[in-house]
Parts: sequence; structure tokens; C-alpha cells
Amino acid sequence: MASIGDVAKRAGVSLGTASRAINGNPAVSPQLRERVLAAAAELDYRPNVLARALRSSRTHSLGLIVPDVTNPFFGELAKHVEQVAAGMGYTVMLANSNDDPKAEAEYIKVLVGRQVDGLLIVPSEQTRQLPRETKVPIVVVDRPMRGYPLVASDHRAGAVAAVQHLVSLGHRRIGCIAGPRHLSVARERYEGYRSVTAPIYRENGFDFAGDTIVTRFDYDCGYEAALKLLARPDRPSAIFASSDQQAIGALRAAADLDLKVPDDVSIMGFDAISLAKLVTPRLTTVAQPIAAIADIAVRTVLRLRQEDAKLERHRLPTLLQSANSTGPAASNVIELKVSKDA
Amino acid sequence: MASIGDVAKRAGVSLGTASRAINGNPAVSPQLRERVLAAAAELDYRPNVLARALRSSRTHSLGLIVPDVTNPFFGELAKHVEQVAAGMGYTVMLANSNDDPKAEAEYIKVLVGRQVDGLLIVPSEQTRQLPRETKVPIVVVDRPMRGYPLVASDHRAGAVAAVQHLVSLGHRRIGCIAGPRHLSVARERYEGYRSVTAPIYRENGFDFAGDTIVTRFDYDCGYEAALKLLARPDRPSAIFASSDQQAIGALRAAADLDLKVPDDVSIMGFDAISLAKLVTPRLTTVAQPIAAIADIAVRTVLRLRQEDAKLERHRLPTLLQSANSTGPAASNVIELKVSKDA
DNA sequence: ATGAAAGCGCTAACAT
DNA sequence: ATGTTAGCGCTTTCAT
Repeated sequence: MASIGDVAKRAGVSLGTASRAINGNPAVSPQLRERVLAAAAELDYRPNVLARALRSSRTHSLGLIVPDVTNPFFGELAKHVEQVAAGMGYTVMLANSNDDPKAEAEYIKVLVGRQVDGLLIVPSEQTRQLPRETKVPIVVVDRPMRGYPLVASDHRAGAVAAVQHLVSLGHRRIGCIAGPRHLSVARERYEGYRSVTAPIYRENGFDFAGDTIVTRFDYDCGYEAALKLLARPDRPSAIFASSDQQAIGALRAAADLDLKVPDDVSIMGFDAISLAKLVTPRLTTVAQPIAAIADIAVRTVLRLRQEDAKLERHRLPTLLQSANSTGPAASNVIELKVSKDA
Repeated sequence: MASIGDVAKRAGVSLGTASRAINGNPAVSPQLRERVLAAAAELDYRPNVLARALRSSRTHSLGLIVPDVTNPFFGELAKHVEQVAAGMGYTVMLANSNDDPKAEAEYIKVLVGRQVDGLLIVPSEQTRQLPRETKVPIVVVDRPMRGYPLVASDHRAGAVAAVQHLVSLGHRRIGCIAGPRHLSVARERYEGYRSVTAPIYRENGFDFAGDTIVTRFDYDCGYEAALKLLARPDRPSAIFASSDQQAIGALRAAADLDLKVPDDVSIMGFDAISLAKLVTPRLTTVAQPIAAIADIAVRTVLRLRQEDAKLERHRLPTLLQSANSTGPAASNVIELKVSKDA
């Protein structure tokens, strides 16, 4: 492998000049730069990233810690993060915390040890405080963590859009399958639901009691919850589920109760997992702007690395996606406005 | 940050000895080693991986290139690879080729440039030849590539098990939704199907023509194929689909034709994607031993790195999983014997 | 604007 | 068994 010394020799310049030329240092004359670059090309010179990193303490690599890549949302996130990082000349090291704070802490140590230039973390559910490894900038994604800049979707606005969509369809009694209280995304989605339905319920004298069920995000819980919601004689005419898995469970529950969707009951999901397009009827759902999240997260952590920066958080708009229908579906996408909060 | 020099000083030994002690070099006396280790602990010494790598040309990192982490199989693979690697003190850099040979080649360059100790690659569909970067050992996973050691499931045996399962259920006419010809996994699964059904068809004077449809792995193609297979008056009593997506499409087609599964027609899938458990009726399918694949792939590439080794390929047994049923399903797992081929 | 030289933190070859 | 020393390949002062 050709070293920068070889390049220098071939170009007839000193090692230092060769380095400067290759790194685009303006203090090198155009002619010399050209000679060096030519020599480098001829030798197919590839800088040794390790040596470069050792000297400059920039590895051009990022760490990404997610609870579980196997989860469609995190998988998508990992893919996009990797993509934008690659576009900027960065490599990403991936780690799964399995939602275990111990594993998470361990990975942070490992990745910091590897001197990544930045750490993108989706904190595990139980994490209350990230280890204060001051050295490398950390940006948290999807789940807030006090003290760290956050990049996430605007779940509240997404829920608002979803429920407003149901309202625009004529629904008034709208049941809610909410997610676990301790998850901020669940709370935010519920708030969105509540903010739209509260005035309607007040106006019509409906009672919230019994129209919301708090449960986990998975299929079975959605099924059980929907069963309760829909079995009552005065059932809601629509259900806002806080996850697609719940919504698909609800679809199943409706079928078991001989209710047609969307004729007898409308069901909305959240997340736009690919499965949402495969179930029948196709699920109406809210899509998170994952590409944008990845993009901003990477840029933010990299910027942080430069100017040891002030905290900032980004909330990104969600998309309403696809419509309940048994047919081959005209997809129905509504874009929300951007919102951002400090 | 404490350097190994600091540790040496504190332990009152030379730099070299400190290094040896920390790296478990047997040539250091137990007492000294202890002193050094103690000093290291007191200083919370962390070796600088970069410097170590630069000197020893071992980065303790692996590259993993998959077509798309978003695909459940590759996601699972990535997770397990990362897990196994972490257990052995390795970090993994993830890349998505998007099934694009150009991107794949580019990533190989990047990762080789980063001096990963090994490269795990699921070659893109179009890749005919991996760039001969001799420097770092490459192991291909899931899709064969001539000239490289392969770690993959025994798809043929999996298909055999699946179809035999159908036969054991009493089926004789068994339709097949095959995958794309150019994909080896599809061919292998088809061969498995064919090897079981051939004697039966011969015996009973059935005609293969029309009982196999070659198409893509996705939901829609499965739907279309099943429609053709099942619409005929002399329809098969069972269908072996080459992917779960196809199988789920077939489930839908059966429903559209008012055929009950599994009463009127049995349907088998392949891959055991998580969706397989969510559809109704639950899909009977073949599970790939992903954890074992990951484990062997990592160990193989690492071993290759040491002894610049002979090619070898591993074929791993698959599992038959879960049964067609509308109920809460007793899952039905049949383990196959190991097979291995050179 | 360019060259010379000093290290980044470590391992390994060479001494003793 | 331990100490000494020479780099790994590069960036970056410090001279000029």
C-alpha cells in the first residue's frame, strides 16, 4: 500500500506538503497541489484512516445504539442513518441495547472507546440518565432524555392529524387504545387524541370513561383492548390506536365481532409499518419522517462535535398515510406543517 | 486520559512490560502483572484502540454489508452478528447495498479502507464477482458467490421438510409458488419441493404443468399466483410458497375464492417472518437458524483472518414452525438434522 | 509557500 | 523475565 511518503517522493515534494495538498490546505500552491494529486492518483493512494484518526482524533465514524434493529422503525432509522452518514464520509457502528440500560451503558463505553465522532442513541425505556461521557457528543433520537438534544417526530401533531381525519369522516365517539404511560411517545399521542376529542366529548355530553384503554403497543393488547371497546352496546364508531400493531389487533377484533371496517367501525394506526399495507382492509396510519429524523440527527451530532454546542431539540412533522379500504387503495397522504420546539 | 506510559510509571515498570502485562503476555511474572493491572485499574486506564490498531493492524471491527436491514431476515441477521461480535470484543460497521453492486463495491472499499478484520457480505442479486481485495477475509452469507466461503441455511432441506409436512397431512397434489430463477435460494427451495413431489406425481399420474408458478417473493405476486393455482377446477389441495409474503398473499387469494384454510386448502410459507404469527390463520412456515448463521459467519471470518484459510461452506438446518390454525396455536416445531457441504 | 521534525499511543523486535 | 527502542502513517507545529 502506498503511503503518503511514497506520494511525496513521487511528486518530488516533502511529506508535509503532500499531506497538506491532499487535505486541501490552501497554503499549498495550485501547481504543487496538482502534482501531488496526480502522484496520489497514479499510486492509487489511500490514506490510512487509523493513522489519520490517531493523529487528528477524528475517526469519521458514528455510533448508533437502538433498542432493537429488528423493530421496523429502528431498522428504518438505522438504514437512513447509515445512508446519510455514508454520504458525508462517515461509517456507522451499530449496537442493539435490547432495551437494557446496562447493555446500553456498556455499548456507550465501547463506542466512546472507539472514539466515534458522535453517538446517536435511542435510549432504552428504563434509562433515566446517560453516563456523562463528556468526550463525545450525544444526540438522542425518538425518546427524550433530559440533558440531551432530541430529534423525534411530532407525535402529538401526528395524533391530532389522525383523529381529525376521523372527525372529518364524521366520527364523534372515537375510542383510543393508548400506549404505556411511561413512554413519552405514547403520552404524546394520547395528548393529541385528547386535545381533538375533548371539545367534542364535552359538547355532546359523551363520557371519556371507558373510551380509552391503556395497554402495550403489541398486537395482542390491541386485540384485547378493541374487544372491550367494541363489545359494548354504545361502542365508539372509530378507534384511534397508538401503534399499527395495536390497530391490526383491533382489525382482528372487529372481524371477530362481525363488524366491517370501515363501514361499521373505522380504525387508525400509527407508524406506517410495512405490514399496514398488507393487512385487509389496508390500515390508515401515520407515518414518521424517518429519513428526516436520520438526516437531522446525524447533522446535529456532527455540528455538536465542532462547536461544543447548545442543546437543541427537533420535532418533525408526520404524514397521514393510506386509507381504510378493501380495494387496491388510492393512498391518501396528508402532509403536516413543521413544528419545532426548544 | 491515562496512557500506558502512565500505568507503567505508576507500577514502576517499563512501558514494554506494562503493555505485555495488559495484553496477557505469559512472559511477564505474575507479581508484576498484578502490579500493572492494579495501576491500570487505579488510573482507569483504557487502551487507545486506534493506536493499538495502527500498530498491530487489528481493528477488532467487522464490516457487514446487507442488501437492506429493513428486510426482516437481514435485520435479524444484523442483530445477531452484532451480538456475537460484541461478545468477542468486536464492533460491527453496518452498510446497506440496496442490492446495488456499485454501492456494494463502494462499501467494500470503504470498509477495507477502515481496515476491518473481516467482511460479512450478503451479495447483491446482481453481483457476479466481488472485488478481489485480498487484504481482508470475506465470508458471504445467505447467497452463494463462487470463490468465497458461504454460510447459509439449507433451503433445500427446509423445503423438503415443509412439503413432507404437507404430505404427512395427506396432501398429494401440492402446488408451488416458486421464487425468481436467478436467486439461488429460490432454486434450492424449488428443488426441495420437486424432490418430494416428483415421485408422488409420477405415481399418481399428476401433471406438474400448471402446478408451479415462478414469480417474485412479494405479497402481490403470491396473491396472483395463488389465484391462478386455486381458480382451476382441479386445484391442488395444498400450496407450498417460497416465501411468507407469497404465502400471505395466497392466504388472501384463498379467502377471496371462499376457500377455507386449512380445511379447503393448506398453505405453507418460508422464512418465519414475524408477520407469519399475526395473520389469520397463522401461517405454517420454515424458520432459518439465523443466530447460528451469524455465529458461524463471524467465527469463520475471524478464523480466516488468522490462518489464511481454505474455503469452506456451511449449510445450516432449518426449523418447521407453527401450524395453520385459527386458534391460539400450539406451535409445531420440527428440527432438521445438520447438513454441511464442502 | 515549503521543508524538517516531533509526536499521537501503542506493540514488537531487539537487547540484556 | 524485563527494559530499550524503533516505528505504524499520518498531521501539525516550527522553522525557513
